[in-house]
Amino acid sequence: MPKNESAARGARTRGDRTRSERSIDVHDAALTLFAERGYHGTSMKDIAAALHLRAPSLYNHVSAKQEILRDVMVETMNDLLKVVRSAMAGTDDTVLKLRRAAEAHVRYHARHPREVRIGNHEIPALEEPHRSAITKLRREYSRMFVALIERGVEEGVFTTRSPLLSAYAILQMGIGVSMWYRPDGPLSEDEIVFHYGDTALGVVGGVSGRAGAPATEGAKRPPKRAVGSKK
Amino acid sequence: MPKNESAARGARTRGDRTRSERSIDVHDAALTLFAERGYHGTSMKDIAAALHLRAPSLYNHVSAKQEILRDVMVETMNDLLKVVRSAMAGTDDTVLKLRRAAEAHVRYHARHPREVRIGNHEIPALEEPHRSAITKLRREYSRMFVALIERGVEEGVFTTRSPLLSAYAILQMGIGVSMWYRPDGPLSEDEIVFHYGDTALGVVGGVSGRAGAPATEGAKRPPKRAVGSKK
DNA sequence: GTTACGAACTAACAGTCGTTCGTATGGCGT
DNA sequence: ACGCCATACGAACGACTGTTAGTTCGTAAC
Repeated sequence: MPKNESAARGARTRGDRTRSERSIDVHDAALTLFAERGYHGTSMKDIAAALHLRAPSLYNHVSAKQEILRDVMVETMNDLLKVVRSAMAGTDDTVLKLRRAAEAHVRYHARHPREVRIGNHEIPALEEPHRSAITKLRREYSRMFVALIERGVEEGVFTTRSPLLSAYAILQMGIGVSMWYRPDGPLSEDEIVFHYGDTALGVVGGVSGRAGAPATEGAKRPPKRAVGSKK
Repeated sequence: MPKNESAARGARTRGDRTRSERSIDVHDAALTLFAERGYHGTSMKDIAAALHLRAPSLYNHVSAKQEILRDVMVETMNDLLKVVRSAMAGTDDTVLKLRRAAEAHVRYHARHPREVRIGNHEIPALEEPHRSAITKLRREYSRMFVALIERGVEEGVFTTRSPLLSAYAILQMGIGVSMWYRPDGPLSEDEIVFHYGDTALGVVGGVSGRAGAPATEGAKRPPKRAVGSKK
């Protein structure tokens, strides 16, 4: 799961909030398979096989297949919300806020492709009441972008005639990254993040060309050349 | 299926290329269910129930579940390619070509949401060798946009430093439409198409603001007000 | 009125699904 | 050396999967 890359290893003292070490492995294997084949296209036998186990053994670590999906989707959505919110919190300038939000959004999709693919594709596979909870979180997330763009329009720094359409375009841009980005591909994570940070401002029709300094997170600005290799 | 909205009803003279009337119903019911719940999340019993039938009766009209998926995906991708190609063919101006291609792309996704949702989500559910064929068609499709943007950069009418990233952003924009657009929603198809036609030019960094006349297809240009209702 | 046929049905197939149960095993604390 | 306990296992569960076979029904053609 996205959170707790450093911690989350030891400490099983409280058996509820934290997951056991082996349970993390199960979730991780499921994450890969759900992302590749979909929830209904993956069997408990498949997940077990990835860990060199038999299906019944999984039930020593998780209580149900549906629980794995719920954990992944809820935690991912909360994590994404937190990350983008904190990226925006660093400044009061609306243009810069949008740039940083878009960058954080894109970076998250590049770093957690499995989680967001499941989040975007497996909503119908998630049973109630959790599906409604997820849908609400997703509306909250997109609403955050829409509101920010509306503010920019009122301030006169954005010129888009539909903040809603602009927000959706920016969000989709990031989702796309999770579908094709590979760390060993021709484009680096930073190149994509920077380019799409620029593009986001182009989508809302920023003043003239581009504006707003890049975020502090990530590497330094690349030199002003063409990005990535041609083939 | 997307093609033959006028024809395709009668004419069963050749039993191969054309589908029987009832077979079209089965494909249509499956189209809705596959789009809503996914291929593996839909059973033949579900499809039959939508037609007030029992599962075995479906085999009077289709030969297998997998065949339905194959038909949908192959025909949709070919149709999309054809539509966008012909939209681009009307002009030699690169800027206008991109605007028309983007508009056609978006319009298709607004008009055929079920087909393209399946096309984008169910690739892993499609068995070989058809999956490879689809993947090839999809590469051809995106390659078309990339090449067009590269040409614009060479001509100096686009300023993007990565035609690949710009193309993906534009394509994703359209895919997004298929996920949220509803004909009875606050935004009309034409409003979305026009706005995203503009946005596409913003993504590639067109000369200053916006350029290129809108496509001839669809309704007249709307007056220059804010688009859609606020809530 | 008989034949022919498309299309629907029930019954049944072999296989897989997620999950439960009872048991075996192996390492660790005492 | 003992027992504990987490963990893995095989067997089995009822439900469901896609699909086939055999049969019945209603209608149209002759």
